[in-house]
Amino acid sequence: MMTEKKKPPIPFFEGLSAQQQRDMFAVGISKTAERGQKIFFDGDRATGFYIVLSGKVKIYKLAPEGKEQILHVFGPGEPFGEVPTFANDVFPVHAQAVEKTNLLFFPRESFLGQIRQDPDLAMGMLATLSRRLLHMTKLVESLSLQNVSTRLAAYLVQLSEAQKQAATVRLDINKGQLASLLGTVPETLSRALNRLTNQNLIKVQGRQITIINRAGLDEWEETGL
Amino acid sequence: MMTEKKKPPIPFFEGLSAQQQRDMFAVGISKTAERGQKIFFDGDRATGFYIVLSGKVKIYKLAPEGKEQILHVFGPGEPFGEVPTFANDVFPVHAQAVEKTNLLFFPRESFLGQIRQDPDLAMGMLATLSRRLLHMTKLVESLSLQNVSTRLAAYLVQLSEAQKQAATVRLDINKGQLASLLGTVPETLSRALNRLTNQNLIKVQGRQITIINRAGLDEWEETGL
DNA sequence: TGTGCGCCTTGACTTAAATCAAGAATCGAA
DNA sequence: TTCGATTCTTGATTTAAGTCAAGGCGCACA
Repeated sequence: MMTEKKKPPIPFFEGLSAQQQRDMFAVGISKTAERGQKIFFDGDRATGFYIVLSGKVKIYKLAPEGKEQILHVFGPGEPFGEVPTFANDVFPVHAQAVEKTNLLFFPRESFLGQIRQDPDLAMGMLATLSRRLLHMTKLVESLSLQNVSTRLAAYLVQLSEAQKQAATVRLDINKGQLASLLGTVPETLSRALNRLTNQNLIKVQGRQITIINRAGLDEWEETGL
Repeated sequence: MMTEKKKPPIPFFEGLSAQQQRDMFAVGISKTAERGQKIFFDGDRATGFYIVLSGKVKIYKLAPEGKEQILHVFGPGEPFGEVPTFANDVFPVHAQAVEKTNLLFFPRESFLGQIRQDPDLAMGMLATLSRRLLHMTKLVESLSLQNVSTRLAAYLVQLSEAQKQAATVRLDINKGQLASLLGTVPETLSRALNRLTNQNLIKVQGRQITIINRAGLDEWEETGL
């Protein structure tokens, strides 16, 4: 029986016709990475890029002393590694599977061929890169201009929004990882959660976080206090 | 006499034929901004993007209390504002002329038309956005993983590299602005310069900085001490 | 040749967050 | 169900960097 892999929607390919998408998938090479397995290393030459079919991949930098800063966690449908692939450069980050992950690998050359034939493909990619860039802009803003509690509040609001405004959200990564994503350490995150809890803005039960006072969180976001 | 404006090479338009480039310039609208003049504000709807012909433009975010974080300083030949223009969004940042600046403005619609006809133009944009993204990635990295002296050392090394490995580099922005670009305040930058000076790594004379011990600077970059 | 104004530096102090160290809670597997 | 290992929390301490306040330097311009 030919069981087809479920294909998550791939924003990268949004706006492409069904035929174009089939063409793209045709040049992709299926790969698998186990939990904890490195997909590429900071400094590796980029011979192509990846799209996550299932599982999760974290993209991170390593400081000399070993502390890591997670830049992204990519899930199904999300591409990574396109940037250095395009610029014909080396990967500027590490990539590691957070759990068992299925990937599609697009070798640089075959992809370039596709793009030349197909301007719309390039358009879709441009949209994706734009969105990514916007995201980085916001990350820089929050890292440099806001304190940890503010960043946390913003993260929770955004998470709630992503989950259809649910008052109770569930972290999809553990708190240590969340700390790294917010550019801090677990201890500090723990204290930030306390601060918001003490102000009756949220309630924390493990990975489950209930937003008690959404307006109050927004306030934090804006004023930084 | 028809004095032609000097046209800096525009990476964006690299790979276009002379005719294509003329077409592009034809749809560009010439604008001027005086020193200190705002070009657009965070939140403005993006109706098009700009290319710097001469002068300098800083792109920055503002914290609620007024502190600014500079994201980029763009000089001749560099485009800015394409991202939200492309995503049909609002500008996520402020743009201000650091000095008297000549600009070319490309309205969204006319540019989109060009792009559709011209895959190479799209390729150029992809490369530009990729580079931008790389830059932002590095900015995030340095903001979150490194102390001010380390960021400063990295900046100086990079600047020296940009100026053909010159041992003596000249800051093209004042120290207050540099502080903001490095995600700090003038006082802290001043002290960071002292630290590097005391270790005999650099010599500072106003905006002129001489790199005495390049290897030592690299060391700082890597070890963060 | 002042003098007024940015720009920069310095010192004293405060503060947010990192680090260090110890324990609790949670979870999974034998 | 108990052991072991992560993961998380808490308290004490240190540290980098921000803030506040004052003064100096350089320079354009009258």
